[in-house]
Amino acid sequence: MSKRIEIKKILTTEPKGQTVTVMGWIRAFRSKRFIALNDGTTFNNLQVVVDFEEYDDDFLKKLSFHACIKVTGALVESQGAGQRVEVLARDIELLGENNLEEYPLQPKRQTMEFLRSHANYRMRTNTFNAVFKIRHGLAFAVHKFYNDNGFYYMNTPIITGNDAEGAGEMFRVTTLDAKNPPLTEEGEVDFTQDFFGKSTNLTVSGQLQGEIGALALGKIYTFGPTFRAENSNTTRHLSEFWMIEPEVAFMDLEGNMDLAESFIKYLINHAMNHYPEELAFLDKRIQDAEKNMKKEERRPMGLLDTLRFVVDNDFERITYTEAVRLLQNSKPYKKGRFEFPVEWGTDLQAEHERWLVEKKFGKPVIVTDYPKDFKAFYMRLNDDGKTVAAMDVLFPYIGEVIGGAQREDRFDVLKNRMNEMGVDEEELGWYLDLRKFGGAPHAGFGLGFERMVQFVTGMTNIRDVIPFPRAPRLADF
RNA sequence: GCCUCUUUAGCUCAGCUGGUUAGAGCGCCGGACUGUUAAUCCGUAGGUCCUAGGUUCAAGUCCUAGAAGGGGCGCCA
Repeated sequence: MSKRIEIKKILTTEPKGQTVTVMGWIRAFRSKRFIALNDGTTFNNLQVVVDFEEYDDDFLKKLSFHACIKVTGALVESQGAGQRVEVLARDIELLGENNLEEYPLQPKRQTMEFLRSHANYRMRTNTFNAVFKIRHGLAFAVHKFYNDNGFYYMNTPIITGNDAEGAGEMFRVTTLDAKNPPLTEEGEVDFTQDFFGKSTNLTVSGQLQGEIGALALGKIYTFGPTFRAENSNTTRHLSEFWMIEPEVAFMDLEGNMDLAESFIKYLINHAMNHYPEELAFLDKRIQDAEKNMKKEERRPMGLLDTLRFVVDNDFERITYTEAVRLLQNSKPYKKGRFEFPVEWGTDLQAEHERWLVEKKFGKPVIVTDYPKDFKAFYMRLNDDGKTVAAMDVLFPYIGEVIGGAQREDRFDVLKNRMNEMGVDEEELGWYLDLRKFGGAPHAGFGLGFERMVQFVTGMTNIRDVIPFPRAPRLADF
């Protein structure tokens, strides 16, 4: 394997007839003479020219779609118009045959639904190649951004003993016999006999533990898997997803917004700078798909234009109270087009958020200072006693990408809020104690990584931006 | 969880107001051709019309229930 050259490198190498060895998968074999070879390093293919008189027909038949080969030959300038260089094959070795009578993929456009049901093969397509390279790039950029800004990467537990985080339904982690669990005298399942000696779940957020880190290291971020057992059937929810949660001491809501905005812009810039080919491919893919759609169903801007626009413009920042006022003065409100009511004290619905983002401002919007009644117990109570220092970052097409807040750092106020909202004080005693022993003002947020990948790649279904999606009734591979 | 649409060949789909042997393109397989670019040309094979009931002389087509999938909503990231 030592002499193998990556196709990405070969395509930019000066052809002088030098001998090269390449390995890859066949994308097409045309005229019994031309192989389009791809090794995943770029989605441009290398043309391999085969002298078919040198091989018997049985061998040539095995050079089929997605079969894997090793080719040694001379790198020369291409005679054809479609590419700059090509390899004149001197030796072809079949590394892996492909049985096309059973293989589901075909050398043509396939639907996302079909590819989703063959997730073990879909990474071989150009679209998923591009998506997962960009996903990698964004993950790398997350670490680079925080590292370069003095944050420490903190790993919060995936199995937690907290039952009271309130971020959603949880998956139980247990080794007890589901058919015959030990019972207490009251007839309940006796989790004291379980593996951890208590009831445990998969985490729904690393935030609460992240606060511990922030109040010691100053600035931390988490980036790990997160689990929600909600029966959500939408294009933007997963049961298992990755979340980035920075938490910063001595930062207020204003600083939190600044951090969120600069972070998102950094991620998008990184993708545009490092994955221009992939983004251009995805941009064209969306345009092609939209050709058959009605005008009002198409995006107002192409993918690349949208990304540039987000990076070049300040996010709009408004309070919840202002948002309600704007919505009540909006055309759809006055014409009764909204399905849900708009009045101070009820949460904004997707239709309201979309109007703000897509119609009113035409750019990302940060809504702050929501009524305390439908926000989490840990968000800092504002002086008005009615609202909390929360923020939601709303994006076009995908809605909420970030939810965050300045945290309640006053012991008594937090204790009251926990009691008000029925949060178990015993269970989260350690969290409350952070305010008792050297507490500090601090803030943070959670970014849904897949939603970010969705936005940058323009993929319409979140299940297509994670290699093996988990969702209700879906846990293949 | 709610609403809605869909389910016919390996894939994408057609199949009229119910009426002979269910079709097309692509793919596969076989053949021809050979400087191609989603190569081209010819040919063969391939179907539990999602499942179970029902209506009818007759059901891919109509009705009921269920399953799976898409989209929208809610919950949220």
